[in-house]
Amino acid sequence: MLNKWKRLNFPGKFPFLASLSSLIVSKSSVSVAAKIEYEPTTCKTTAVNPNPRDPVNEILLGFRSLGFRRFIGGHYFRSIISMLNHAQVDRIIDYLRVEDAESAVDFFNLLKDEFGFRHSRGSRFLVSHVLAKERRLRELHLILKQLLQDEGSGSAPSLCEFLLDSFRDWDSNGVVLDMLALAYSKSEMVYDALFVLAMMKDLNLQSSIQTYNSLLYNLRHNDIMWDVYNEIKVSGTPQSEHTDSILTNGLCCQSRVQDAVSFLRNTEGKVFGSSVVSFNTIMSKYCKLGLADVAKSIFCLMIKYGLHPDVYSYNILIHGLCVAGSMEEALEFKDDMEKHGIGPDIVTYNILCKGFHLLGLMSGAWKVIQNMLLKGVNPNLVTYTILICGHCQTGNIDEGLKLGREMLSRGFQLSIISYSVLISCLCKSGQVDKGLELFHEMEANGLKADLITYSILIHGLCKQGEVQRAMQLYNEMCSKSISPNSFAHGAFLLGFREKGMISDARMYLDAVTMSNLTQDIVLYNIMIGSYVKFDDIEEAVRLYEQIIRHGITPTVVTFNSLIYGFCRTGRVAEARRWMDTIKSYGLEPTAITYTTLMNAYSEEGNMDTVLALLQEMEEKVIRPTHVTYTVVIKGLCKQGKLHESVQLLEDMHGKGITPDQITYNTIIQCFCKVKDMRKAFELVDEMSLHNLEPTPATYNVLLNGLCVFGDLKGADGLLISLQERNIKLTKVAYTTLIKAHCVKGDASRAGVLFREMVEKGFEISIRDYSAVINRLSKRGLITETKFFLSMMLCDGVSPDQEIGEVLLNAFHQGGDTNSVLELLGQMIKLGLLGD
DNA sequence: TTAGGGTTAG
Repeated sequence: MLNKWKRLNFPGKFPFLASLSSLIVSKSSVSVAAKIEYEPTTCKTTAVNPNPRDPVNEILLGFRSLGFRRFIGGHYFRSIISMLNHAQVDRIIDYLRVEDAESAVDFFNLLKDEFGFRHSRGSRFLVSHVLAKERRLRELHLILKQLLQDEGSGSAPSLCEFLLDSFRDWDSNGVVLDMLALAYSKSEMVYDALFVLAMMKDLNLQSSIQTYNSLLYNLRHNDIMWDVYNEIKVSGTPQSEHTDSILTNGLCCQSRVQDAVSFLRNTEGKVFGSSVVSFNTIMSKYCKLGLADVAKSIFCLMIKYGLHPDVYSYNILIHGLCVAGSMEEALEFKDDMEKHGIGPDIVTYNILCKGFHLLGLMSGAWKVIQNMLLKGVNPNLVTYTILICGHCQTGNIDEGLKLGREMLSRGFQLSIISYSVLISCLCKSGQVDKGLELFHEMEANGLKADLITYSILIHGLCKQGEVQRAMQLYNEMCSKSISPNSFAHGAFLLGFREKGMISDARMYLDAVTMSNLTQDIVLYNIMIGSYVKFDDIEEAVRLYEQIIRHGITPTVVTFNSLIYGFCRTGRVAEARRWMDTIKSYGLEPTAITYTTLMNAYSEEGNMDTVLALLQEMEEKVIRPTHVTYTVVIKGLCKQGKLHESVQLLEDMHGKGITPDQITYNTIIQCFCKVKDMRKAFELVDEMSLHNLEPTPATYNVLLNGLCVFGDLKGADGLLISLQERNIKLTKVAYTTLIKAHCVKGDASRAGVLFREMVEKGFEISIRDYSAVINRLSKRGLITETKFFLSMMLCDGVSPDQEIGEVLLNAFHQGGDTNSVLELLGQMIKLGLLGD
């Protein structure tokens, strides 16, 4: 069977060496050393060594007179060594091989390691035979591995030919050829390996099961795996304990899990059949397919076969359950393993930790850590990385970075993954430049950025619209031979979208897809989302129709975007119909689909439908997210149904769905509107109890509430206290209070706050001045209006037509003719009275 | 044979 590979895979001429004679390797076991005599060397002599004698003879004489070790340690040897050519080295090694095999190997290594000498095939095989004879297989493998690195793929015919010509009857041929096949296999040159095996078969030489196993493994994605397996059986090579698990793994790789199970059933009773590893492999595959239940039944089957699940079995299953969100069951299995005397290890704890993190339940993750510490298991790099992820996910970047520093202080060398998590956090919070700093720190620490690290940064830059800088990074990545995938392309699409360059985005998409680089649906989804964002629902639908025509399968995200588009443009009924289209593709609407629709209905004031959809989600076991609840709460708030809103907030906590700051801000705003400031502040306290820091928006809502309620003193007091506590505020906090003071006519307090706002470094536009000037002038406060006007001019802001007209009107009404004339002059100068 | 990092939609 294997013979077919000789013919099929090496068509045409083999790259045989033109002349083997240039490599002086004895073809028989008669030693070259026997022929050594004094003769003039063919090697060109140099000025350094005017002695025309053959260096081979010099060296051999040296060995004889001083002994090998003493001679190679001397200066004379080192001066003569650089003159040797391949043929001469071959002769020396062959001589040593006969006299003292150990010296032959030492000499070979000395030349290679200390002098960087690249040995000939002949030398390498000579030493290989020495090592094979002594069963020094590890060293033998190393030599062959290096040989194959030099020779490359497709070299098997030539190397076999050479071996047979030069070493035909040597004792260790079988071992050397077998190791050659193994080296080919491990270097992923499987067809060369198959060629060597075929050659061995011709010569009646038996391959080892290790070589067969390695080949089986490397052919796991391919049906040829079965040819090799049959060959093992036909040749009568005894299988090892790994053989069946490698085959099982192969079947799993080929997505033939059912066949893998049947295969295992058939091997039951065999010496090495049905190993725990094989079962684990199958469980792992089922878990990866999202079928944790099936994995569980395999687990039971394993026990039925009398096998004892090991720590891997449990970890694989617990992982599958965690990913499926079944934390309770996962924890039960953890208890079960303890009961069976298998201690959960660091991997088990990390899996559980990640499981809680996936559900956004970091408190659960912390409990796992406590439990782990109690059991005397210390967190490792992976544990820390999961925790950093957790912090970052809840927006707690500083805590995440603190943990990163803690890792360093505990002597952990941050891995590329840990760095990537931190960089990702920084990018997500808009601190891309800090992310880049960390990236450089990482590289300075000797870690090489990979595709994901680059993708995170490219994405971060694009999201900020910095397409140019992203492109530089992209080029840097490509120059390091890291091939981008569609992720990077997606980032550029987002970058264009961010800058509103929709047609550029489309050109980019067309370029990427038409050059057949990728047909990734995610890219189309981003493009559809971009059209939707700019309210071009028609173009979004056209693109959708195009991908359908091209046979690309949409995802639920495709539909969610379209539904969002219809909702945004007020076409809620059509949006609803698209939900049925989702089902026609065998897809299921997600919480986002529902939330999008619910938000639209809520905006229409149709809370009945909103609540009906919430009910439908429950029936279909589609878990609402905190956003879903926030949408419902917002709708209820708008209708003044405060009690229901508070009730829903409590329901969320009960269901383990953590409200976020927006949820609280929504409901707090609602209480502010009905002037229930006491309840509003109570809710702020409640946020803190749930470890939610109020956001700048929370304070804006509260300040606005106090202002509207007429408690301007209270609002001022709150602002001062926030400033004293160095709490981050936005411009809105200031404009809210400035507005309130203007309305009340307290222009001086408004002025003070305005100065503070400017000094805080917020970007101030002409609209901020005009908001104040409008209000003051409306109240006829001419002096105060003029004060703000001069402030504006001092700040280097020129009036525009709109503000000019407001001022003219105010001065005119106040009978301030001088000011009217002065302003008119100014406006003419500025060209604001052109029309 | 098990654990940690990147995309789209509300």
